[in-house]
Amino acid sequence: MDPKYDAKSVELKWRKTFDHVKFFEPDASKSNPYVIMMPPPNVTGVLHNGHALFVTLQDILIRFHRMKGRKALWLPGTDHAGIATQTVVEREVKKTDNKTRHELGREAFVERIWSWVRQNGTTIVNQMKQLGASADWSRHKFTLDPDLSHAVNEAFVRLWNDGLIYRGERLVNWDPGTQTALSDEEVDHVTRKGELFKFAYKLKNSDEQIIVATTRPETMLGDTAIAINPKDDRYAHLVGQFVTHPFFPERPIQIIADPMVDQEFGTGAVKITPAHDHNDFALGERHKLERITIFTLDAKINENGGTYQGLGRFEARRKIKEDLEALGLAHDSDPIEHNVSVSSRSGEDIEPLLSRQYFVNTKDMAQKAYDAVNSGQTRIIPTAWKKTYDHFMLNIQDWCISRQLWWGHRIPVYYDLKKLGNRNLNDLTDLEVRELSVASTEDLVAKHGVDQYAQEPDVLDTWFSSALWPFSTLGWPQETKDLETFYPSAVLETGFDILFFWVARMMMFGIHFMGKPPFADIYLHAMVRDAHGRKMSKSLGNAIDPVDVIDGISLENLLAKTKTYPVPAKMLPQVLEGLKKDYPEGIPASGADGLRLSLAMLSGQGRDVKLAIPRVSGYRAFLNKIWNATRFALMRLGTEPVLPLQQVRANLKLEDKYILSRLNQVINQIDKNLSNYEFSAASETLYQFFWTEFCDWYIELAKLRIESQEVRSVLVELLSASIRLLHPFCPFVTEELWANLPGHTGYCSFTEFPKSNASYIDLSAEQDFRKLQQVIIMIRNARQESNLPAQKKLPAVVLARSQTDLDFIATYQEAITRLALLESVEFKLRANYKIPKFSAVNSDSSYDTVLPLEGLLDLDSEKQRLSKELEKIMKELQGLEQRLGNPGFVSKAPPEVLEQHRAQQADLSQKRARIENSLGRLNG
RNA sequence: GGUCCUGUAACUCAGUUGGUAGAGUGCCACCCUUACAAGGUGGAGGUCGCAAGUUCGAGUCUUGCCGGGACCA
Repeated sequence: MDPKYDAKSVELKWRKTFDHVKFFEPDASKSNPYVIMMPPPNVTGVLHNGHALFVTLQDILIRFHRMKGRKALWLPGTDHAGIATQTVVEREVKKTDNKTRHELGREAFVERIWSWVRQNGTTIVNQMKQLGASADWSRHKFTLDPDLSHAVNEAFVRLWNDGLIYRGERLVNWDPGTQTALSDEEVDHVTRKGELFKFAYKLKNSDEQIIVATTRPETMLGDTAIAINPKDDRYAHLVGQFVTHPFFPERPIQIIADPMVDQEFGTGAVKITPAHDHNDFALGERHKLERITIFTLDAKINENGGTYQGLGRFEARRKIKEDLEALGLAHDSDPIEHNVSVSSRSGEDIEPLLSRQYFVNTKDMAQKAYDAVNSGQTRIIPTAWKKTYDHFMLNIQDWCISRQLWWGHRIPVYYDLKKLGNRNLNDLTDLEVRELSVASTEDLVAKHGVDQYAQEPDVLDTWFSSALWPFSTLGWPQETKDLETFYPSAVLETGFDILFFWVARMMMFGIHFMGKPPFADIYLHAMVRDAHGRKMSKSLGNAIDPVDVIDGISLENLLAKTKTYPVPAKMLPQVLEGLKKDYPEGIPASGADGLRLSLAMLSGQGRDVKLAIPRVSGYRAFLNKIWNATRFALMRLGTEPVLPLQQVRANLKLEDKYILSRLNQVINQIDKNLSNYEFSAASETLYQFFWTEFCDWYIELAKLRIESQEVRSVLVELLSASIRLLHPFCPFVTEELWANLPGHTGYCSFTEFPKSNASYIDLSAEQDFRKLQQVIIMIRNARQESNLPAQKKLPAVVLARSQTDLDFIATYQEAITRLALLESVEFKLRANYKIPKFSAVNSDSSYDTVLPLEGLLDLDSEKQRLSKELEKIMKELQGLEQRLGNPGFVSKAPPEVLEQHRAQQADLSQKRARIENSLGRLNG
């Protein structure tokens, strides 16, 4: 083994091996399945930190449970990501062929996307493998695979036939950028500074006018009413009257009263545009108002806008304001901060638009999904998210599932052309449409010809197919063995950001189609952010590429790379400075194991994961530590076979008993943590135990008796257990170490997770060991605090206050000499020894350690050191005495707490006496 | 406007039934002690955002305020 752990070569070696390992073998002898459905990433995506985090956490869970003997299935896949992929390829086609998708035609365009997918579709999968994901790659699914597409059609047809899917005219979130309808969940709300513009409508048959306020003056082209609050005295007399539209004088615009209107806002009178605003739409329904659509699909004014036809919406806004000004109708305007709906897809402002779309009626499904969580059938972790889930389910709106895209599952609705005749679909009522449509899993056009049927051109929302993922991947609608065995899964692990998009919908469809919720647990991880908690984004220039953490990157290359990101030129210098400050040495290579361990360590429940490189480096060092500890053992163990621990048990010494006791407690702790999704606590426990207790104390002591059979057995036992405990976090390095460990065969991946053996837990051994540690620490402390040259080997005296303590500590002469870097050490009863004047003395409750330093001790600094120590003790003692002097405390505190306080008080007073004694000696 | 999360050492974070605080990195000092300088040893550093309340006792529970963030309207 190399003296330095080289992640790159180790991971390369084991990555190749893992490619041939079947991580999931259907095994009849093992029941008790443990299933995780991998959230399918975008098929043409590239690994980002979010992926790295979910791969890490899910792989930890899968490996942990696999090692615990569960039948562990991690089913991977990729998602066609309708709108995202289509947009990317659209841009590509524009660049290479200078054509729009419409110019290319649907069939050719879809073929272009497929070739794009074939070209880029394996990147993300390979990157997940590079991270060590032990998924069952033979079961990999793509949402557009024939079997999954069949499942989508089947689900649609069933819902349609049950009347749960309908086609309806609604005001939808129209994205003029991508030119499709979006679901409510794909709309972001941003606060923006704007202008509350006021203008007047003149009353018909009167000189009066009414002033309305709006942030969107251009929509006045579609106004069909003006509303006021019925309680508003200012306008009460106007209700029922009509006003004149300045551009469409013949249009009747009535003043109506509706309690929805906020009297305090603006002028208290609001213009109503039922075709372009959600509130106005609802109000229009109540008052049976006409709905006039004034926008085209690319958000320009349409033929209903008169002379404004053809103008973009923002252009129209300017023009209309000018014209109103010219007509003397414009009034003052106020600056306002208001919320604007923005497409999360294109970034363009959403335009509420009347259109005919397909919807899923989610009312009942949502209620059942709500019940499943509230009855405890499915748990949400961290629990804080349950409220959010509940709120969503109880306030759910019907789900708009049709998208005006070409990439995706085409809606399996066929319109009967014979029945339709020469009528236009868009002129029919929803009911009429249903009468002449058939939903079918069969291609009716292929079967009956283009003269008989036409298929709905729109495709389904990507999340529709994702909602079926927990069972469509297992063969549904067929009643397969897989479906029976692996549904429902143990846990859904994903980011909270897709709680609504995905998790909620899987819950609804899972219960609807399978009769039970798709997972027992839902674990939601937080977002990965940069070291300062900012959202990572390429346009902010602060995105850390996980590949750069794995392979490392120099500062120069990092700066060069960032320059290729779409950072606004104005911000670039500042961004680059920030990088230089954050990564003065670039990012060191931590390997996939290092990245995984860091992500696990940093992911406290419900907290953002701030990827702080200095911390990553610390965890990378841990891998070097475990590497070298193993290397040490290998070098010292020789070729003699190592006896099983059980055989040497009778001869174990204190340090052996101590470390075995601690190990078995740590195993319990980690097992418990991982069972509860406490990734951070689990890895932290292992880190501390292995480094501090095993390496710094046990191995150092073991060096004294490295030839003994007990030490050999204990060393191997500890390494074997530690490697297995670490394995779920760091699969590569642990396989390598496992392969090197004497007497160990097979893959670490398939060994048993360590089991705690309670008979090794020995609290009194731990207590005794702490006494020994304390003595060594006191001597180390005294010599360093006295500023003694480290090379100087000194003699020391350890004083015990009882014969028992003396006998105990005297056993460890060699250990103390070595670990405290002494020349020699003597043990004496306190009563029989006079401490020389020039000595550095430390004391605890059992022992005094004395370094006689005639000629070496600086009296003043030693006095200073002791005074400082004394001060600290006095302060603590004071606090204790205060509490013990409080009658309330003495009478109400539980006896064990009281006892603890008294013991501590006694201890501290003794300590104080000893220090005062030492001070007296130095002064005397 | 509604809901939720969050504020602990210079930085990033632990702190699980309330018993006065820990880690990693950084910093200071010393040490290349034969597994590891990606190491070892010792040390400095915190009125746990602020203010009240409950309690014998609050980082931990309650309320209010201030700061940071998210989601939904």
